[in-house]
Amino acid sequence: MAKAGVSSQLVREGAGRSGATKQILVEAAIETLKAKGFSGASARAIADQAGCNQALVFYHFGSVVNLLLAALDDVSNSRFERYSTALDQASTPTELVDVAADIFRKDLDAGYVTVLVEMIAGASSIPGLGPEVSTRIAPWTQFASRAISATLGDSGLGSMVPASQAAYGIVALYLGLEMLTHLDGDRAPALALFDHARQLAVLFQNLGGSPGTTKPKEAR
Amino acid sequence: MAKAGVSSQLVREGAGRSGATKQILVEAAIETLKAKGFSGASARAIADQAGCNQALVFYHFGSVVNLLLAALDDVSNSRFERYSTALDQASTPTELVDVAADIFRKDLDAGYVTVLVEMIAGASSIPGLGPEVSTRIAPWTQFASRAISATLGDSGLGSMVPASQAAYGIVALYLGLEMLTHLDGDRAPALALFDHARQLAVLFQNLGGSPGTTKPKEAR
DNA sequence: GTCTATACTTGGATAGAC
DNA sequence: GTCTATCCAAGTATAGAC
Repeated sequence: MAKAGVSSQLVREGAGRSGATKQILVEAAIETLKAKGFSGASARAIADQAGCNQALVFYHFGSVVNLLLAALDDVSNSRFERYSTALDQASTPTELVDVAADIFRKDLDAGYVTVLVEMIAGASSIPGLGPEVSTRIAPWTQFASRAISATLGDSGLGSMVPASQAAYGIVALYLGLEMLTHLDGDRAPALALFDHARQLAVLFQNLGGSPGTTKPKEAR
Repeated sequence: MAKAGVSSQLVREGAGRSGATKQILVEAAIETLKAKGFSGASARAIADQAGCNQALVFYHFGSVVNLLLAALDDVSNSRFERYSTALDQASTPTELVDVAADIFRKDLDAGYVTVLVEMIAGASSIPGLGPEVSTRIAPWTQFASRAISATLGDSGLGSMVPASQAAYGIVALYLGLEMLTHLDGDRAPALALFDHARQLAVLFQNLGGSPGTTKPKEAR
């Protein structure tokens, strides 16, 4: 919009100011995916959201799909970072559920998981997109697997259901809850599920789920 | 393609023959949604799949979205019918998991859930589509709720987690597993989860989950 | 790097012949 | 009911001015 004046100089700043059009486009792509879905995320719609020109999408990313993948990368990275620090605070199943519920609620409101869902669903439409998306989803499952192992890997349940497979289910549940929540615009049912999951976690701990390493704090 | 010869007469047959172009278009829409996703399900693509003309989409359904909704209706009805008969065979949690796993595997291979997923994800793109899709998803949750109530509604777990909320989670999991399976083209992880769910169901029954009404057959 | 302009393609939808 | 032909809107992508 406002001309830079500084001729042909790269302006590198962390946030807000112009110059980092690439990042602005990525953020606009995220917003557009959230608001209009995959098939609504055209170069024109994204550029409109970004407040810049449609041609810049192709200049910076080569194609719309590449921009969308960059958006997925951005979301994945930022979420992954956040999750990792949050995980360090959880050592018992109950704490894990608490942390997961807290993260889920914030992600739900922020619409981050919508980006994943739309990209996964949209992958059917474009040849070759599937593997690209799959690669970017993998860290989520791995993270969930680590989290599960860390909190109840040594318990009886952990030996029955391998962490990696439980993680697969958790990620699936995460995606499915996002879909339903987004569809109905009502996050209450999903959040209620986390309340019950917490109750079950408490029950599980009290039943002597993990007697060896960590003493359950919430025991009867 | 081959002209009917019978002038201006409605040919009503259950399957296969021409005349019921509407139904052919519906089935083509389902196939196209499965193969190319929501944003790939254009009037031209569907008509191509149906082997008929693109204008017929608008003649019979008025718009592409209406056809897609008709396709969703078709899938929902046929699945709902199938599930209802299958449910009658299950009275214990273990049997429920068995039935659910069997249904899920067949649906997965047939790609029926893909239609739901694509329509839910695509609902973001088109104003007003969300509620329409939501209405057609509701029976699935209701069905799951009934199934859960019927098998473990009277158990201790049933009193902890209301059936309607558990059903919400099950449907979400169902959708999420479909997404991941479809994305990776590998149904093994999802099927493995059902194996573990069955183990847990057996364990649950043996722990005296539902001692009152139905005697667990698989008890130690 | 960013804009305007434009070429090209695809898709939704309608009109009219058969 | 089905087809051809067509219009129009929207999308991808590129060329070239600034």
